[in-house]
Amino acid sequence: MSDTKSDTKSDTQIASDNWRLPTTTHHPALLDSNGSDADFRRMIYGIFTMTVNFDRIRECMATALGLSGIQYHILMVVAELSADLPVTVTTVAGRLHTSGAYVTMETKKLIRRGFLDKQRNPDDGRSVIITLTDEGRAAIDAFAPYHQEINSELFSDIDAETFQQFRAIVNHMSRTSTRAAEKAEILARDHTDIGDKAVGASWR
Amino acid sequence: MSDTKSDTKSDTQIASDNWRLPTTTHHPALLDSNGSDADFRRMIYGIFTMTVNFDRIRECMATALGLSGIQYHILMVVAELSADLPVTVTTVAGRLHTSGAYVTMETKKLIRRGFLDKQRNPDDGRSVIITLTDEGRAAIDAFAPYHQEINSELFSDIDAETFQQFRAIVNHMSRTSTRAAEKAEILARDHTDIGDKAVGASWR
DNA sequence: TAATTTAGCTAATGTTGTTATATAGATTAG
DNA sequence: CTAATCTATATAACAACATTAGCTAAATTA
Repeated sequence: MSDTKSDTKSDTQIASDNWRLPTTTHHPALLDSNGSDADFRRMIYGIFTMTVNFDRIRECMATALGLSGIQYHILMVVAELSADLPVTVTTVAGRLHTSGAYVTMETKKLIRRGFLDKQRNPDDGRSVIITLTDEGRAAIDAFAPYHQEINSELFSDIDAETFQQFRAIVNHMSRTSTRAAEKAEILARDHTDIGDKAVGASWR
Repeated sequence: MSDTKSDTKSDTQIASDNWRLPTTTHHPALLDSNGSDADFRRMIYGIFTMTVNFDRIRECMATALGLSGIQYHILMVVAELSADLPVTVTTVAGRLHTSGAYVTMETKKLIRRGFLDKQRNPDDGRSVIITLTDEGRAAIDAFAPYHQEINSELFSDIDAETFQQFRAIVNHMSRTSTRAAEKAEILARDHTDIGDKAVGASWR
């Protein structure tokens, strides 16, 4: 099997063995000893893997409570913030980077489920304050041990120093990534269809 | 405005001022000086912000090439891997954590678009090798400067040491998060509707 | 008090991704 | 060798997710 593969390989890879993926960064600190960005790209893929797994985990925690991922997320946002400030539909939508309309719909399901409650905001009749019910609190309390167990699995063999490093970098990157995303959105508006232009310029 | 708010606050927050969100970890290295997990939870939210921004950025890069986010991701996976191994539908699906059927559909669009090509695998008639076309390579080349610019925005003020720290942690966490997700999936199957059970036990 | 803005709700719609089913080639048991 | 099983891909039906458009009501501004 391995012989035939190496035989045919040179036949199937037509006229492309000379092409290399362009380097995604020129920043010296990010390149490995060969001057390649392979390590950097592996890291980007590592981040992707992490995000996929974090999503899977959130989905599972939600399932355990009989909720969807977003419903669970909304529940936790309300639980985390409502001690400090009045949590409105807009608050939750901002925190989840989603539309208010969607929060309205999913919140309604959580209310029907008995986990959340809404009351008109006495300070502003337009907005609505979302609160946890006793039942919602009970659900979170009941789930806490599992939540802790999963976090242990994630972070058990991380020491205090590594945690502080990671915290610092995440803190930094959550800011730079917001800037980068804004820049990217401008770029996307200005230079739509770079691919087409390139084709027009070099291949026609 | 501030007076009325503080006046009504005690009225609207019924019977819940004593309840606290349960701690999400007991691991001492993750707790701050007060013994609270506030820093830890902030970090979790920071990771969420990062993932949202990475998604936004990927979406923008895709838009610039006239593609959807997943199409762009498929294009890059093929570009990155096809030098080293024959890239099949299954390869891409595994890498993207999505179904083969979906990869088939989106790949078809990229083929119609002229960026990719498929040829039967001479070593296995069931599978298909996905390759970049010259047009696909040209699009990636044309986009490279923008890609570098965005990465600079993300990582410009990160030095080599910080990068190595981050790389090590991401590497570690992509493995632990895979384990944690698997554990969570078992947990979700075994303990569905913890919320309901808790309610049944303590509130009925 | 008229015009504008903001918050939230509802409905329509679009997007995204999965599951079920089918087909062809590969593998394995007997 | 052949039947049964398994793997890779493709198609289509469908479900889940999430957004936009348009509406009402309340607040803010002129």
